Amino acid sequence: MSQQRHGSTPGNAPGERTGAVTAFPDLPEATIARLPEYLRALHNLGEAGADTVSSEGLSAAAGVNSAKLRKDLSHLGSYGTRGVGYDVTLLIEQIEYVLGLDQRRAVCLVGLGNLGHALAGYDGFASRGFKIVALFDADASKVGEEIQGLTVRHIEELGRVAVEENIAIGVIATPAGAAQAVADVLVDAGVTSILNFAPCVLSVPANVDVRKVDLAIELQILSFHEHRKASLTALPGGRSATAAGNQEAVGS
Amino acid sequence: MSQQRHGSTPGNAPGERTGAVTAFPDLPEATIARLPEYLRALHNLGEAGADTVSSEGLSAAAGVNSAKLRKDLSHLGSYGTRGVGYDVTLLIEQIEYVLGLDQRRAVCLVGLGNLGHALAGYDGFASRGFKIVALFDADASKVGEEIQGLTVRHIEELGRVAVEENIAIGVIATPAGAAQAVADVLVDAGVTSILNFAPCVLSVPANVDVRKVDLAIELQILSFHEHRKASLTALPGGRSATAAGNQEAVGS
DNA sequence: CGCGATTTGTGCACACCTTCACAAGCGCCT
DNA sequence: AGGCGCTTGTGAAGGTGTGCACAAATCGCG
Repeated sequence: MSQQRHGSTPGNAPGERTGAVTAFPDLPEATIARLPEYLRALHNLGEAGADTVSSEGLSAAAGVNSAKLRKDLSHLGSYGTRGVGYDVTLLIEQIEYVLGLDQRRAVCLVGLGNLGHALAGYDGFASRGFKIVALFDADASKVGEEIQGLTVRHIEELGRVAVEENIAIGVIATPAGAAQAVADVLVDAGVTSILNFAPCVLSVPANVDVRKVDLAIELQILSFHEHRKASLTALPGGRSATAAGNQEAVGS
Repeated sequence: MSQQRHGSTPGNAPGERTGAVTAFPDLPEATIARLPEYLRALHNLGEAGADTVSSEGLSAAAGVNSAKLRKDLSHLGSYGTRGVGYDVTLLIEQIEYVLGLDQRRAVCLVGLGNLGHALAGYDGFASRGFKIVALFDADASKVGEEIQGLTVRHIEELGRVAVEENIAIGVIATPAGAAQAVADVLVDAGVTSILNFAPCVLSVPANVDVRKVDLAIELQILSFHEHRKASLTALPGGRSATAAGNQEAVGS
């Protein structure tokens, strides 16, 4: 989280999720960030043959506190049965609906260095309803290259293609120096969500959401904890082999 | 964040940072997660020739509120001068010390698929004091391959090498199915920090820190906001082109 | 030497998030 | 039909994080 919060969705017609669209619960950011994790756990459970799952079971699979899980799910409007648990299939549907994963979203990827290549070939995207529909790079030697069935185009085409393909989400995997310019083009082309892997702060209009992932930052946070632990081992005993614990997941 | 918090460092001899080790402020997690961002901004400013910087200037470069920045920095013990600002070089040193970046940390990387390859070649690690010293994979066809001057070894060597090289941080970029087994080996070898790119929850002893990065989750969070925005555009006007805003950075 | 401009450091109030603990609800078994 | 055990949903309390607004401190200039 940085400059500003995600504009607390103002009161927005409650109503049932009868037809198809409209109606939107005002979910806390923290909850949203956990929904994908629940979804993954549910898919695993479903493939393992479970029909229903208790909050205890699901929370264990997702690595969270069970009370937190229940409160999260209660925000999307009770889909559990007391004494029984949650219907796995139903809950998957509900979460996918809330996350908007039922509609396949077009994604474009800009910057095809090491990381860009990896992202282009990443399975996790397609399996969650995302489809990378275009690749761009500024380097002429990369343009024309074929990756995962897509041809890399020159960045000058970005604006036009983004509009044509109705792209809503852009992924920036360029060097820091180029990121802001790319973001500007994306915004002009109507992209309203950006996933930024470049180590820099992007400046965008308020209606555009930016999420930043910086791999080096993650390591630095771990480094801090290493440092802290090292400065502690002098005093107490070493290895305090306790049970399972301390996961720290990424996301606001 | 998931199962458990990072064990609130208990009261731990304050004292000055005179000699070299010992003495550790009890920093809030949220602050720690922002320090690397400040550090990056400071390096940029330093290269641009700035000797000092105000909290206003630095906070803008890091994309945060200036009061938050001051409070964060005050936690590491006043290194600013009222009426002037912060000494860039001094502050860099101080943050690097707190994050433990002054001591080069050995990192190993397990799993050399698309993502693993990208990580092995990622510049951002070396430039922040991390050195990847070993690569491992279970696939015999990958063993022996040379990447960035390192030879990929078979995962069976992981335990031995991790101990020999005194590796403190392990990066897991394997498929989900293999991740837990790899984590177990890492833990046995004395690794106390793990960066997990596999989409699954790891179970580790309480003294081991795990940070998880899941690229698909980031996209799903963006998808939610797309969904929300789409369900809103029906009512108010479109493009509410406000100034710079809404960054959402990753990290607890 | 004193004054004003500037900027840090922080007390305080508020909002968000987490966790416990328990009442309410549901199904099953007798 | 009634009771019992199980599980959800939630009120309330405590903790963490955020941001305003201002006092305290420092520098430069007349």
